[in-house]
Amino acid sequence: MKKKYMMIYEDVKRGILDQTYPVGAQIPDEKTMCEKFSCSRMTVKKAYDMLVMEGLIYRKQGQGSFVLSRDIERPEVEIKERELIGFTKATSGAGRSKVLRFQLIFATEKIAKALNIKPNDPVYDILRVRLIKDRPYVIEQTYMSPTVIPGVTKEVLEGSIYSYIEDELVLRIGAAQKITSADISNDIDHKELGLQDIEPVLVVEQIAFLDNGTPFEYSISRHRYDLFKFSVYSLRR
Amino acid sequence: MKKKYMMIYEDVKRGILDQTYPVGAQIPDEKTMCEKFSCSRMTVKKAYDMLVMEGLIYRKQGQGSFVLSRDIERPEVEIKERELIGFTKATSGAGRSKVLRFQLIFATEKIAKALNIKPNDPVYDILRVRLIKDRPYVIEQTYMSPTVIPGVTKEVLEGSIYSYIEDELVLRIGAAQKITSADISNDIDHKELGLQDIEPVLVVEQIAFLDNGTPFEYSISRHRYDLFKFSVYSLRR
DNA sequence: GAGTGGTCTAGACCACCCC
DNA sequence: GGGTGGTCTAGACCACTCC
Repeated sequence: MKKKYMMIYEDVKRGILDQTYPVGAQIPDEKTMCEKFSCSRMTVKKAYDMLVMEGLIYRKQGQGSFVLSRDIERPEVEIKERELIGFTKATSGAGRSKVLRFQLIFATEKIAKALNIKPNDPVYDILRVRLIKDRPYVIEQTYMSPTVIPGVTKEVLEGSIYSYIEDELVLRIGAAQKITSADISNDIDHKELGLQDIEPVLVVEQIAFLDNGTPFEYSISRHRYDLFKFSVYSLRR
Repeated sequence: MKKKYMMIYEDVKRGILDQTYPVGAQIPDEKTMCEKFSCSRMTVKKAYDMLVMEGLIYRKQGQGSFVLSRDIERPEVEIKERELIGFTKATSGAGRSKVLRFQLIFATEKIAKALNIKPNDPVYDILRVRLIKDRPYVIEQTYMSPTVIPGVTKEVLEGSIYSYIEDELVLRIGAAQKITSADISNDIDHKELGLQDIEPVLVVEQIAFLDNGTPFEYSISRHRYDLFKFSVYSLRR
């Protein structure tokens, strides 16, 4: 049995995307939806609150729920920051990876802290370039603990680590902290991403967690500045 | 009367911040909290779910709710992307603004689309440099409709637009879409932010909305690459 | 006053985890 | 089996907006 709130969420989302509810339109009030889906108000509210979090609608006491506009122009590769997905999914499977380095090292203080392990514990040290249609887009330094994620091979790294973790190891990925900044490109960026001296990179530092709270990946990604943008929707309070 | 879920949320958050619940610790289960606050499970769940969204705890069916670690090093000025605040608050009030340009222009197609007005409608064209301790940090181009936000003056711009909107006009700010990217610094960046040729900027393009869904501000901010970082917490699905 | 959403209750049943 | 969280109900009362 499918979750009711998910059915309501999907029903309304579909209506927004296919313009059944155009921008600015009022969507059905809670009571009406309760009848349509024969459920209680709390269930409708849960579904609607998910749409609020996503920035698709806003709600106002005494007035109703309305479709929000979304208008900033879209870049070539857009990452929705609150959607946690691996590179392979972000690029709709059109991407592949070139492994530049794959070895075991002793964890530094910083890596150990990020992965919640001891300094000098073994960690995978992985450096990959991600390609879309054979054009380099991202250079990604990854550290993972072999205790948490065993059996990583070069073949796994050339595909999707996230698929390996979820499908092969049957672990569930839960969440991630990301910090975004800009940086001057270095020699490796010039060589691997084909950038000029004055062209910068967009840097994302990330710690990803399994759904049991264990950090499993600490990574630093350097993106071509002209091809990547990150979008996020913020709510006041 | 204060909202119950907010009291529970604040109680647990305080406990996490003051280490009453250290990283990895289990926080009280829902039933226990129901008794402590004499409320129903739904109310505790709402409070706990807010903590999940913030990345402070994770919860697992059959096990419990646990404090998450948060470990990436903090930059000089960190903006939590999901917290929608103006520059003045982000810098703890230590900032001020220098107004480089303040005039009315006809809205371009792009501005009109962002602000949901007609092309050639009048809009404020505002260019400001934000300073902290007299050091320039950000250069910000802002467009707003005088129909939505009337009475803006140079004095308002030197302080906080957001305070003016909320305190003077008594409008409520609801949400914002932001898109983050990196860019090569241009002549204005060099002059106003004191950057060298090869030093990039971190660009944030934003549309901010009032709580009735009206877009009131379209802005493009160019931040010094070495002083700003943006953090975000993402949940899978 | 009618209609809307916000909060809250006091239960229920189920899925999952660990013992 | 006992403890946990996830979903859901069928109400209730309140706050806000518009007429």
